[in-house]
Amino acid sequence: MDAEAIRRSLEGSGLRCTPQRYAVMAFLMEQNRHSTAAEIFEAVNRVDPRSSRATTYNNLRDLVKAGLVRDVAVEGRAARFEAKGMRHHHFICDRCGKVEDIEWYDVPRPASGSIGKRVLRECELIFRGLCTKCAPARASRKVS
Amino acid sequence: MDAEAIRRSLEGSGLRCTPQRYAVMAFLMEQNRHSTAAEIFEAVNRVDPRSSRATTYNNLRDLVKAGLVRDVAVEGRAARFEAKGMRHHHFICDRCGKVEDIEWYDVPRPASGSIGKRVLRECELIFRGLCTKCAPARASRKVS
DNA sequence: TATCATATTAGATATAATCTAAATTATTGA
DNA sequence: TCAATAATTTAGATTATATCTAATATGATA
Repeated sequence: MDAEAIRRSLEGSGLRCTPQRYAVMAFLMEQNRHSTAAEIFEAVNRVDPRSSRATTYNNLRDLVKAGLVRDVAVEGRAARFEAKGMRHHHFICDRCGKVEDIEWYDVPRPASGSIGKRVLRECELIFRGLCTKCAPARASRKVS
Repeated sequence: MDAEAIRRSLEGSGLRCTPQRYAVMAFLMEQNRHSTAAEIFEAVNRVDPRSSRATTYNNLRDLVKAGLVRDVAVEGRAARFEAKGMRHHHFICDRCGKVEDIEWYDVPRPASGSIGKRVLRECELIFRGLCTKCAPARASRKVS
């Protein structure tokens, strides 16, 4: 992962490249996953410098506001965050809550009557079901 | 709204038709909206008998589990609940968090390679942008 | 370097949701 | 009917998630 690229994307969005903010962004870009704030907080604190919980939340909020990170809400669970990269849809596991990417493909727009006077910014597909890990364990009740 | 129909749908799902549970279900069916647990709690308590917060949450969870109600997660806000009726997609307002229905239309499935060994249960479109109320107020920062 | 805006921090607070254990209500079956 | 059992409700405590506060530190710039 190119540290300069991360610095440039932060500064290009008007955000200072502080060690704590860099650590959050680098973690999200390296892990190509969807992590909760708690996971990110723990991860960035495995390396120096230490970052407080408030700073982790502040930085996540700033990164979302700057459009570099996306906040994915999951029913009954903590929000998950991902670096915005290639466009994609989402798969959410009913059983363990894991969020995974599904290759992007265009979706037909709704009839303009359905949209009315709303201002449409984006559209995303959410697929639900059981992830690869949970599918075989279907019968079981507990989440591993 | 037909009280007997509500009773039948509860009992058909193996749930007793208690006054508190009925009140939650009736509220969700009458209001064709997407309400937070707090709103539902307040609404069912405007009529007798009074229901506790825990009961409201318990009943919402049971209704979701029974497939009569849907839990819609919204980034940065409390979950919203809706009675499952006609199939539809969702529009979520970036500014005020309001969830609205968008007329259903079929969505092309992803390439089977993108799904892999996952078990697909359902697929929904999420549209984002500004709702009719918020669109004209775009420049303003505060939520009414 | 002095100034000033931005960022970080620990800990308090707020909000959303669940848990606990006791009491209540409904259902079943003798 | 009535005892036994199961489901439901309850107030209040607790947990989980997220934000706020006010003091301090840091970085940018003139």
